[in-house]
Amino acid sequence: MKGKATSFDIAHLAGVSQSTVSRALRNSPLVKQETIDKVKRIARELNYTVDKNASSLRSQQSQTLALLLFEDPTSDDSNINPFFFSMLASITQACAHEGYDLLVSFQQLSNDFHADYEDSHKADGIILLGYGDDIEYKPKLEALQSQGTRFVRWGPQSQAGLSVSCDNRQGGAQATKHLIDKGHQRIAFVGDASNHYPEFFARYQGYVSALMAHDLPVEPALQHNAITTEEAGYEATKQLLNQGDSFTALFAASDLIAVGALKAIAEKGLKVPQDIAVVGFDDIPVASYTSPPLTTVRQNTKLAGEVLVKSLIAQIRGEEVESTTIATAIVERGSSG
Amino acid sequence: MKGKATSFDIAHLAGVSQSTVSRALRNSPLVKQETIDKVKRIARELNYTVDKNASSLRSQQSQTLALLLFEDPTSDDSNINPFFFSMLASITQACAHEGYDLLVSFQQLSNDFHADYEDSHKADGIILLGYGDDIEYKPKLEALQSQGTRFVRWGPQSQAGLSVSCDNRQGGAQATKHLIDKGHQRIAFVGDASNHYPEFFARYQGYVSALMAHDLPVEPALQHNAITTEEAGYEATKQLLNQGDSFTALFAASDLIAVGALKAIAEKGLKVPQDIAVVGFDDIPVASYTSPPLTTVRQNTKLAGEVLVKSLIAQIRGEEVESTTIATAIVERGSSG
DNA sequence: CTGAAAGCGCTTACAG
DNA sequence: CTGAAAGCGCTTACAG
Repeated sequence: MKGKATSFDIAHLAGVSQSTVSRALRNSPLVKQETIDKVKRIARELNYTVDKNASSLRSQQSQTLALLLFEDPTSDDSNINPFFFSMLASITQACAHEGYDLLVSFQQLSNDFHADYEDSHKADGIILLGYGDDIEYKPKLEALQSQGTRFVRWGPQSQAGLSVSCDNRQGGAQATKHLIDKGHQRIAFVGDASNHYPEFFARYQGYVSALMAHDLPVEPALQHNAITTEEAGYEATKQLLNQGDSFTALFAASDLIAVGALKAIAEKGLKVPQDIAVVGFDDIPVASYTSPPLTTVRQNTKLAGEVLVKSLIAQIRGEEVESTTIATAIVERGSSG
Repeated sequence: MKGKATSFDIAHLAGVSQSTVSRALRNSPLVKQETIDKVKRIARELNYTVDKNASSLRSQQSQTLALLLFEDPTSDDSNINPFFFSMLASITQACAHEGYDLLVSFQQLSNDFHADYEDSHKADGIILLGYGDDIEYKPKLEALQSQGTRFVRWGPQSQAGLSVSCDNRQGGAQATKHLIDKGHQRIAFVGDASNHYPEFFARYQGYVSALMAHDLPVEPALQHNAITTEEAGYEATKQLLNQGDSFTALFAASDLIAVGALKAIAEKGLKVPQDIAVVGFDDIPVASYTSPPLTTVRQNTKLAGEVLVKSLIAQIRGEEVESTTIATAIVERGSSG
């Protein structure tokens, strides 16, 4: 046998037609068990595997999902938010579990990021992952949707299409309430609080709601914008510390921001948590290793990956699917006292 | 136009044959520039994209690589060595740069890990990434090779097939020499030093060679096995500290092991680097955040990813390819004084 | 339960 | 420079 065996080779050896081989390999109930067994045995002997290009072409489905991971602020590829790696891992696992292959690609929001995995029939659907400017994002999602592309997005339900996200507002409230329970009254918020980044804005809203629920004032001076990088967190915290408004706790909209905040606080000669308590968001691996270890709001990435994949597959199958919100949980470590 | 446009639709609108459309879209020099322009314009208007399944089936190549990431000790998916994420990122980038798509999958070495991305023509070649027991690994690689599967492996050249790795021996020697230069004479090694894990054994050999080059004795009691996890590093270091042999420095065969070692040392009430200096290997993100920050040997993951991808593509093209070894560099931080 | 036939949408000799 | 034709290896109506 030269080259790769085909279903015709098996048919020939099994003494049946090629159509029967195709059915048998897919466990069609139309085929006699005896025939199935014989066909499969021969297939194994020939080291046969179905040609996915042929079967995908014919059946018009690839059993493949594409994960597009985009990040706009950092164009440096090595600087991907570790939170996304954790999502990537759980998405990969979930795909394997559902019998789908996964295509992975990094994109920049500024480009035409949908590539064309779905148009080209290389994938049956697309998972969108990454924090980007919502305003810039919007037209692209709408274009995807109007083209009939099947996709699911990790993020708030503010936009077109199916989405899965954690309950950012709840998480923000949990973090803030945790600090209030520790006796703090003047709590700074470092992170974007605009409609450009709805997930961070929702965390801010949670922060505000917790303050208000405890009759504490919301002071605009204690909120500083920062995109979700260590550098931005460092700079914003430095400014906060230098502007003279006193505060005894800081809620960072992401762990990356929190790590930068820890650095700025240490440089200022202040102690965490004695002088300033810090809480982050995400529970990235590094959060356990900072000094002190970071109290943070955990996003359930394992569940998130599963829900993303299952929602997308349901959508591909034409089922009715709703967007999902996943609960968050606070993880208490040393940085909050 | 209902459904997805095909090359026939374009042919019709452009008033040329479908073959010409196919050539024009691929910038064939056989086609007049004017025709190319017209075809491409119409394709754009129709939102046309080539059906990858059809073109792969016909041309027998998928322009796709598969990355198989396997890890044996930790079956917990969330516990993937962060070093591999960094490799994954650079491989993903390198694929995009070379015009290949990337299929990602986690595997367990204990399973039949080659899946059959290549047999099924879903990928043109496979990248193998992960530390596994070399002895268990060997027959699988040989099987892959005898089937004619095109693959490249991240790891030492000890086995069948093409491989790319960092110079583990050099790295081990650099780490050890660094400690010796700091005045240390009794240096422990935590990590496997057997033929089961050749990369770690090579690091051990580098350690031994550096000691010998400085006329220092190699004491077997100062080497303890540990697989590359934080727990294993913690346990091995605890044993080392409790067995009574004194040492003033510790070289961990990986950063994960080093992180566990830091914990064991702290628990014993000893200070790093004053009482015991520590050096790791990999430069994972966490290494910058431990207390004190970890001195380590950096593997150039950016270059490694590029070389892996380029070597595999060259092999797919039928070119003659050699295995590659990449230089390491020491990154000095607080843990070594 | 099985077979003969059509066709998925391309690429690529072959012919001009 | 272009076209008509074959064929990649499957799945799936259609017919029996």
